[in-house]
Amino acid sequence: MRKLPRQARALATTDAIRDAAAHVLGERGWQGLTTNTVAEAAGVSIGSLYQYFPNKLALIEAVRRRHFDDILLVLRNASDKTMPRERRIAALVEGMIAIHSRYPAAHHALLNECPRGEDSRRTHDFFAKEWRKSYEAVFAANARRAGDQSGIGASLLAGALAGAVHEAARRGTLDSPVMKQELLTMVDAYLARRQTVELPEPATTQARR
Amino acid sequence: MRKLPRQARALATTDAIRDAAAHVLGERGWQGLTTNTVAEAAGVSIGSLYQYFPNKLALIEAVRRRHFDDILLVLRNASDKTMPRERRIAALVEGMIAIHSRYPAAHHALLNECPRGEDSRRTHDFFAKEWRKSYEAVFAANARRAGDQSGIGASLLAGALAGAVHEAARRGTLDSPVMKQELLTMVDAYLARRQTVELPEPATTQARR
Amino acid sequence: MRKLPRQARALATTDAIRDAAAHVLGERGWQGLTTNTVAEAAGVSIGSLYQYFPNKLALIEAVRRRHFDDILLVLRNASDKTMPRERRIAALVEGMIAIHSRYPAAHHALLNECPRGEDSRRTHDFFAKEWRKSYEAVFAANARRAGDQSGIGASLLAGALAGAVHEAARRGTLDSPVMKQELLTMVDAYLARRQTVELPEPATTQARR
Amino acid sequence: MRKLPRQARALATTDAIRDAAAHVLGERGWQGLTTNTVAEAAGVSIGSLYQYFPNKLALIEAVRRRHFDDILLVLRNASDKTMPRERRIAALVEGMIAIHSRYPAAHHALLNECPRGEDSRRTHDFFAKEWRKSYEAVFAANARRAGDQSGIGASLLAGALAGAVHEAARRGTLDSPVMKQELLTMVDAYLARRQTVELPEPATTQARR
DNA sequence: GATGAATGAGCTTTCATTCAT
DNA sequence: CATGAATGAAAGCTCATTCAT
Repeated sequence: MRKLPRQARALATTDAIRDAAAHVLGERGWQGLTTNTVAEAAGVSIGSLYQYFPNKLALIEAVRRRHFDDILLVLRNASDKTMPRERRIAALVEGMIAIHSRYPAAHHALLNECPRGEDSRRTHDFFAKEWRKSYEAVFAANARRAGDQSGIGASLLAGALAGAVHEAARRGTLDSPVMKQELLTMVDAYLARRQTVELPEPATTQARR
Repeated sequence: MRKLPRQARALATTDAIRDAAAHVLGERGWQGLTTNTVAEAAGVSIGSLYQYFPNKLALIEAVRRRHFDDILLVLRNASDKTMPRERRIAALVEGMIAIHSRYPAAHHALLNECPRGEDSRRTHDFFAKEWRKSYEAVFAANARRAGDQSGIGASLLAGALAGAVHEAARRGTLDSPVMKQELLTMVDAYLARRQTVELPEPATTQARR
Repeated sequence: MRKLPRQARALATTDAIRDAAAHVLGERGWQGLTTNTVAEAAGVSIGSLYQYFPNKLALIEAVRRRHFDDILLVLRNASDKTMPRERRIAALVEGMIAIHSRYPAAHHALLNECPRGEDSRRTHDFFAKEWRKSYEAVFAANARRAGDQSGIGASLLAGALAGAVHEAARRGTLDSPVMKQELLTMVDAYLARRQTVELPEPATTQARR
Repeated sequence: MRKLPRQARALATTDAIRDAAAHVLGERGWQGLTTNTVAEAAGVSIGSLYQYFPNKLALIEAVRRRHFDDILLVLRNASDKTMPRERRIAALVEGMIAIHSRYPAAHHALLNECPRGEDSRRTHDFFAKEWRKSYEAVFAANARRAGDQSGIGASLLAGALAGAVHEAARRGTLDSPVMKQELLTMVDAYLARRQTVELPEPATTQARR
């Protein structure tokens, strides 16, 4: 951030800008997010926007941080050993559903469309590390089989859960109770497996060419 | 396609352009895919590109069609009842890994970043329908529990598998044998579950605000 | 107009752009009028041009409006019954000469070369109606023969006067006193005729083929 | 022309190309006339077109020559002293109407839109001279007043007639008998005037600004 | 602090023209 | 002679960013 807001008025301005950015991102995607659009949606001039955000990437960086915090909170709950296992898994699934219900498109755009600029790397890397650690904690707390040294189990869980939730958000079935049940089933089934599947003899299936 | 290639040399050109588009899409994403970049990567002039592809969208449309064909082929194998169940599941997982090993990031960008133009709707809608049907067939052929009238099980399977594979491609762990094992585990575990999980009493977990 | 100028400096910019457009149109015709040329001639950047004019057509639309206003003013004078007939006819001829002396070729290009965009239709249609009405008023006020229900007399007067003036502008003889005399003669002679000419028996003259 | 057609087949090709150019010019204007469009309309490849016409301008040059011939023929008739005066004037008006009835838009585009390239100057200049001489002959043969040393009378006649005819073509009233009558009236009235009009004392009419 | 006018690199796309086949 | 694939300069237009007011 180029300049720290010192007055309450300025703080309100930066909040308005960040909220407007999240809104525009959700409505129009990264393609349709232009600095002028955001400034207009926030009700400030483009000049004011640039007084607090040095460039376009810094804008979504602020949005990203908010989303990151939300996700980490959910993951923390999902590895909280003071709760029974089912409650933890439910917290994971329900938390993800809740987060993606708010600005479904914005969240999706944030993770999939928006480029990650050089100068915003640190923040992102920090979160990525936290995210990974949290997912590993979730895996460790809930899986019924041996450790996951490579982190592959955690990453699979993260990818599968995110993928299923995003797909559901796309189809508009995210708030269906059946979907919630199936998500719970999938997460629980994967984590509950004591042994991994035996790989059948190499099948000669392959993609074209 | 604006003009059909009639000479061998023109066919080579269109192929080179489509491959270059897939490559650039994978390397730089939709943002970084410019028509000039693609032309340069294909080793042809921008004019040649526009002789066969009416616009930027048509470019990725061609890439999309290729990926779609690949995926449908895999899904067809995965619901082929002449093979034993393990072989089918292995075909699904291995096929997906193979497809995403080629231009890992390209496939992800294709589905998540690229806008879908008016005129490319038909192709995409056709595929979306086929895709859904195929996944439903896969679910029906391999799940050990009752039917999936709403299609939610199939969509969850599709989303979870794609999400996990994409995440692995991002982390570069897609060709790890452990990853393949875990994918098999996840898919098999989800499909093998006879009953769905009981939802614990409403937990009061929620995202901020 | 895409954006209304709010500061004095912006108003000067839009004026400069419109004048430059008229100038370039006169010098190079519609073919040679490029947005960059106009911006350069106006001494502003291409971006500034597009801040006030949404596209190339809007540019000449602004020029057109100015010319239209000028012409309507002249026509109004030419049907002002408080002046004697000679004065009215002189007003018509002198007014047309004055208008076409400013950007001689621009006016011609405006009416003959420039395409008329969808969104500029309304303005043009409005003017076309006014123009027709005004010419009919001029004809009614100055012709020495019966009414012109079909409007053909008025349209002939309009076409002939414009044609002669444009041709003179092209040859550079528009400011010659003889030209003014001849224009007065032509207009007066046509309007003064009490009866129309008898058509001789069908001559068998024809163009080739 | 780059290469002279030596075989009958090649002559047919050049004719087809020129006719196609005239047709496209009439249908789509100079803007819409592209070399590929013309080649396609003529049913030949773009390569063949360029074998006979060195560039785009040479294409319309050929069309222009045809139109020029038509016009000169009409003007020649209009100054043919073996016919009575009314017949000559009728020949002028009827001939002009006939020419402009054929490809009205093409003719208009030819004279007003198409740029005159450096290398096509000679042909055009030759015609312009002939055209002027012919109009002067028409004026001399039909005007009832003293000579027109400056050529201004002839040029006014040319401009006024062309302007009125073009305006009529635009309005679609070119084939109306009333229009023919009015054209005859206008031409005859102008040429019949023995003395020019007296200019009233300078009126203070002026265009805006 | 706030404004919005001004900037210009860079994008997508067209089309006159060349040349290998 | 005929073909059409290939070329690339140049056009219209966008939008992140700066800076005078």
